[in-house]
Amino acid sequence: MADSRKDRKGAVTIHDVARRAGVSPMTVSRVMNEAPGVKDATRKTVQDAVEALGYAPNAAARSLARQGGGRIGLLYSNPSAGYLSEFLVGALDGAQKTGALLLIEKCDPNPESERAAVGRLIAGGASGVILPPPHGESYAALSELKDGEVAVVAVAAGRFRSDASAVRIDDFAAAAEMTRHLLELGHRRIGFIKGASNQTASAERLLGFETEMRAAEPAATALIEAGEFTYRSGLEAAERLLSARRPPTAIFASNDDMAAGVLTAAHRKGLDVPGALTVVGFDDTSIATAVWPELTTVRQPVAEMAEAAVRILSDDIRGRGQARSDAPVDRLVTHTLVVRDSCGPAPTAD
Amino acid sequence: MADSRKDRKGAVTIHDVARRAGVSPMTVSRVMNEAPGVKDATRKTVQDAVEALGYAPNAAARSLARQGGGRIGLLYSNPSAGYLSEFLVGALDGAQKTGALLLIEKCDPNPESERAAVGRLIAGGASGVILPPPHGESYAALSELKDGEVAVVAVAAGRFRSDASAVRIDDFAAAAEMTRHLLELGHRRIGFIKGASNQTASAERLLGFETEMRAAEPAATALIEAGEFTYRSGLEAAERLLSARRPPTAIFASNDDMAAGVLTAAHRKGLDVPGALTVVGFDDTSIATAVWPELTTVRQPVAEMAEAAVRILSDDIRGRGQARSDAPVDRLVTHTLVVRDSCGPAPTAD
DNA sequence: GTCGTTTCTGTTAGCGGTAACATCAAAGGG
DNA sequence: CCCTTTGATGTTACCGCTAACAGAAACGAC
Repeated sequence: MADSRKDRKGAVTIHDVARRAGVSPMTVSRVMNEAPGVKDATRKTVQDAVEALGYAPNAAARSLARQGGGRIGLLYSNPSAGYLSEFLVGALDGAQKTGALLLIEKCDPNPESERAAVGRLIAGGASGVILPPPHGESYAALSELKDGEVAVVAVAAGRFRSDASAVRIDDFAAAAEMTRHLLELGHRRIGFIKGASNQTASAERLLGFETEMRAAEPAATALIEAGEFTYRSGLEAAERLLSARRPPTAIFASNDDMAAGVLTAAHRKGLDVPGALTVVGFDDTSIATAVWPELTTVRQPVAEMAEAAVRILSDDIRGRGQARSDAPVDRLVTHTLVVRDSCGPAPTAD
Repeated sequence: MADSRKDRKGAVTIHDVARRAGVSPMTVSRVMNEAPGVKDATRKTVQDAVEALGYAPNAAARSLARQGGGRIGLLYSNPSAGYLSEFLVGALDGAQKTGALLLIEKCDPNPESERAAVGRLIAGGASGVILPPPHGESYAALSELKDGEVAVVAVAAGRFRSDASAVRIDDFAAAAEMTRHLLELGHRRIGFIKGASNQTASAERLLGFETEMRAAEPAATALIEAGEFTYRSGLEAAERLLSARRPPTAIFASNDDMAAGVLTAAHRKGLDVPGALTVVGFDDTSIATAVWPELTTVRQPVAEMAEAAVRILSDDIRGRGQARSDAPVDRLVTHTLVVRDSCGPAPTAD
């Protein structure tokens, strides 16, 4: 019973593991970092010891020993509600696992502010920076970062660019998939609300929608309105759409905030959702389940993406010196169509 | 010319500062930590050097040297959208400054899950845990934590309890203030939507509202409905309120999500906000500005509160051993009434 | 003037890891 | 059979900072 006694300080160190496994701390370190040159048998022994003791490397010590081996900056402004929290959770998780230190810095979505924030990040010693939307496509941020010789990962940017790594979903395919879903429900007049024009993801989503609509059989009609990714722009676009002579039976908004706006517009008009109007969003942010009825939407694994971004940078930073990692990574992660209560079959009354 | 040479690694260390100030690193450390026993003149010299070099302590090293100077756990479930991100940002900031390590752990808002999550936190070596709402009032979490001899800070719990420190605003006063604002706008029939009954903050807010209403001059009528802090419950409560024979001219929802629901209900009824109905919320989460019109609400400095929570724990953990800190802290932070577009004078038509 | 005291400042050691090099055994090569 | 070569591990030193203690002035008091 006096076995797994680790009492007070939850501090299981690498030495404890080493002792139990009968190896040196260095070997344990190697195993933890998946370094090559450890015999399989030894690796196994160590892993067992790690598990038995519930060892988790001390991020602070690791970061210290690795010589600033990873200070990763994270620029954020005010992406649609709930996005950031999930993003942070993922990033934090990744940071913990890779032993990187996260520096987070807020900025407004304008070049001036971005430049300043990037400056602070660099001053803080960041050797890599993560750019969640919409900064991943900001020239100001990108160029400033390039000057600083800092590795960059853009998250959820619609298209891949050669000067930064990317973690994203296939916006085109996702939008197409959603459109197909609507078509399968029988909708033939479908409204689409575009996203902000400064993000390539908007264009990709529109393209996915249009492509699928054109391929629809029997033919379907697309009604396209502009939007800005905000609740209000969604509401207004929906009002335009719904006051048309022949309004759509379904509206596909390029993000959840706008879809929430559509919901409000529908309610205002006394339209039942999903009875009289189907509404779908994109992103699966928390507003998707905060509103009623809950939104059918496309889920981006935000946390996972953030974690991936941290990993990419962490690896890149560590690998520095050898193969000057000139080749940016383009990691595509899988999205999911989440069907909730806001969509239904097209009303039969034609 | 070989002067301010700090080149490549943006790494200004405590030694650099020490050299420039002509003192030992230890003295610099003391200055940075506001430790007593440093001559004013010396302190000044050091501070100048710090400024000149742009020195910022290395969090990793600090945390390491302080001996696990703090592994702080953070339990989160799914508080209303946007709350968590702001909270995390604050907590992260605090962690950075105090050199604490943040362990975050997700759970569902039920005893089972809370207990498990707390367990993981303790296993991870947390010596203090932060409980954002609604966990700050969960018996399961609190008792589990107590058994583990872990310091606890409950954030935004409505009332202070003797077994945990607290960081919160004065919900009573804030609600009273908001009510006064509505009264001053001339409203005399005011609807109030209560928050979830498992949080004492709900009761405090109600109390603040009622107290002020009773004191109103000329007399005012309060119409109170139950709510659950969710969008949907707000929408439903508002529908009950607005379909009354004599509906209120203003509705005060206990949080922003519910206020957003009220907005939808109003739109659905064709009521202009704020022309025909004034709607106000509470918390100033991101949904407050995502909807339209933007909500008048009470701002809680969430980030600041999270940072304070980290600080309290960090101090407590460091101070361990000497004065066994048996006395929990009760830190009240100041809220602000944020007036936006969703409120206006009472309609004159009586 | 000598000896506490008090007040400031410097030294030493070590937090938990890891880079870089040293070591040592087994494997080939001539 | 000796000498590389290779692969698997152990050693040493140090990352940047801070406890804990040691030392050095400054100041009275006797």
